[in-house]
Amino acid sequence: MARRAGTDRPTIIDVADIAGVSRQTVSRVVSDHPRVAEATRIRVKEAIDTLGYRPNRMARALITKSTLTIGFAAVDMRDLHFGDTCAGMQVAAREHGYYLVVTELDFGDEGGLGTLETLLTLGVDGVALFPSFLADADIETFAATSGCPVVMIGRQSKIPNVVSIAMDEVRGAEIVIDRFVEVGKRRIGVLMNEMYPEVVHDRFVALRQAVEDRTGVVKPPVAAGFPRIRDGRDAATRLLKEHPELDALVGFNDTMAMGALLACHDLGLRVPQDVAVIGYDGIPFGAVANPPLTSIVHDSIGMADAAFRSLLACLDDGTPTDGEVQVWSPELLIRESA
Amino acid sequence: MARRAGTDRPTIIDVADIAGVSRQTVSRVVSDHPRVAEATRIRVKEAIDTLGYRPNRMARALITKSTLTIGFAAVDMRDLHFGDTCAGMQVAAREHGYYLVVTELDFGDEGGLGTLETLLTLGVDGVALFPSFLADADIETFAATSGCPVVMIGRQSKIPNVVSIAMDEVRGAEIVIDRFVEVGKRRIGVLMNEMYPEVVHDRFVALRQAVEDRTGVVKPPVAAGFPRIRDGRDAATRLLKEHPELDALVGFNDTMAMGALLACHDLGLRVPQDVAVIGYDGIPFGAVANPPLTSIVHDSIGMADAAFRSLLACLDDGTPTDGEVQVWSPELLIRESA
DNA sequence: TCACTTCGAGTGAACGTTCACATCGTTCGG
DNA sequence: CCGAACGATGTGAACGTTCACTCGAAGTGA
Repeated sequence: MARRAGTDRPTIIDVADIAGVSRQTVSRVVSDHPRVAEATRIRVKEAIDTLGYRPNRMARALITKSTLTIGFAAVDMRDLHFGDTCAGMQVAAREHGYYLVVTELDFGDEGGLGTLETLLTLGVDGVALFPSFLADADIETFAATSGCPVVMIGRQSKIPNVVSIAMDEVRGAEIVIDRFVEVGKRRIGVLMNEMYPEVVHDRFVALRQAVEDRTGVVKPPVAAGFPRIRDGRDAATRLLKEHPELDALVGFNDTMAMGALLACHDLGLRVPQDVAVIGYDGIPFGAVANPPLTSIVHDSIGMADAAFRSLLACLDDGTPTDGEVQVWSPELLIRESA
Repeated sequence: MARRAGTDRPTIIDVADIAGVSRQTVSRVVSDHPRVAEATRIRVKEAIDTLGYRPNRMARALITKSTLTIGFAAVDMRDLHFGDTCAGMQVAAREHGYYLVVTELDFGDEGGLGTLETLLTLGVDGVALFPSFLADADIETFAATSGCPVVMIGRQSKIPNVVSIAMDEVRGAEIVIDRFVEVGKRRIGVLMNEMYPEVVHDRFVALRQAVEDRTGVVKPPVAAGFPRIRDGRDAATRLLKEHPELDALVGFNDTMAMGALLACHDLGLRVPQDVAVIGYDGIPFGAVANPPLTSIVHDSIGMADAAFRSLLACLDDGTPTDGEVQVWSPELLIRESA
């Protein structure tokens, strides 16, 4: 296969030669070891600069068994929600001298597990993942054989050896339905994501329960689609045509909810007068929607930070992650659509 | 610092012991070398499965000098435009057996160069970058000392050892201004990004030139801000208040243009009747804006694919990238705002 | 039968580090 | 004035692979 272009890099031995010391001394200078004479330190640093020496992480990792990198895997890097989480994790990681290796999970690749495997052979010290289409059972297997701490963000499942960090879906659903009721809407339709059944499950069950508790309706109408504007629009159109009595729509996320906004527009329904709409995630673009979208928000960055800290704690203790579930409470961002 | 948790991983030697062969034979099986007897191959594969053996990339890279990873660096992973590019590159990379290591450039870290350095010590075989706030000169230095191919996406600069892939800004600006003129607007204001002066420069110069060529106005009014909805709104508000005669606004990107939409709304101006608005990037959310946003689009995914291929070509030839500049032609996505 | 090729498999060295230990001088308390 | 402790540096081995060889057995053609 392909080979690296260009000339060979200087090694620690080249530096040692120029500075007239042993490679071990160079190593000590590089890693700020205390017991190096000031004069030697300066001489070595000069040699490093002259040669443009960069330590080889590969070689170091071979011995230390640590690369100071954390793998972050998600199914769709274009997901805005992912962007926030990733940014939050990156900041936390950087703070502690870690780097993030981000990879997109590929469903075709053994249902995503293949990609995770590669992350491991890359030598990450820990893995954070957006479970997406991965089944709990697969994650469990992965965590058991990975030999490194695993943290999962966005699903509320208790899995051995995995720390879960997720939004409190029950609370979120209550907030949504309470808001609908508050603005006088009781005939609620649900737009679900057909892409990730397991993730969706928590949210869906919570919404259905909240609808029942708050309005007495036992099974609210549901339509499913991919979490895209276009599919949200289609699903909402179907739902509104089949159930003209509906006066509120909740979307799996803001993207689908925005599709619902378009569907209402298509059908000549006014939002929120005729149909109220609420989404999840509170993405900034919601503010520009017509009308601006009311949404359930949770602290992505805070959750990412917590995720990294969990990983770090396990790394420091040397203990594996356990099946802890951290639940974060969401809030309602009220704009105009409900 | 932190140490890896869990038990030690099985090595190639463990597999060799179980299968009763030498480590070299195992290595041959792992890398699909032809000269292995079928019976041996099966025996080794079984041993690999039994032990859950995963080859150590670190050790391999130490010898082959190749990690089969490409580094991708950008300043803001939440940028939608980045997401598309990243996804495109990921697909191209995966196709050729490469993995993508994505990192966010941190301005605080030696103006981003520090982050790039880390990418190198991580052992990537090539680097793709969104230049963002990086100066051409810094990129040149980096490319010269990196020892690996470098490709830059999104700026049209000719830099030694770097392949540039960018949109044709001159053509894009012509399309924007032509559209404004076509819908009867000739008093055009420009919303610029103050974050990345060098990137912005091409687009800004092109727009100014196109305005002059098409409308005879020599220096159109300009306001700058960060490429966020909020800042776009502020900048547009300033511009419209200071220059009430304006009847068209072009935003550095869709996000800023959406801010402009909000500003028009704030000031009671109708879009597009009173003020026409055009953005850049053609993000899906533009379709939900009020009114739906007209935008200049370019093929992010195609460009990302081309970027990866450039990298791969250099890797295969062993030749360094040269100062080639690939220019891609944009198109106008007409919705309702202009 | 013999030289020659091909196939399957093994061996020592090397990749660029760090670790554990050794060495050598100097300082210091008693 | 001696032994211990310490400070600065060096040495050999190890990390888990792959590379360049080597080796023996089996097959091939004259």
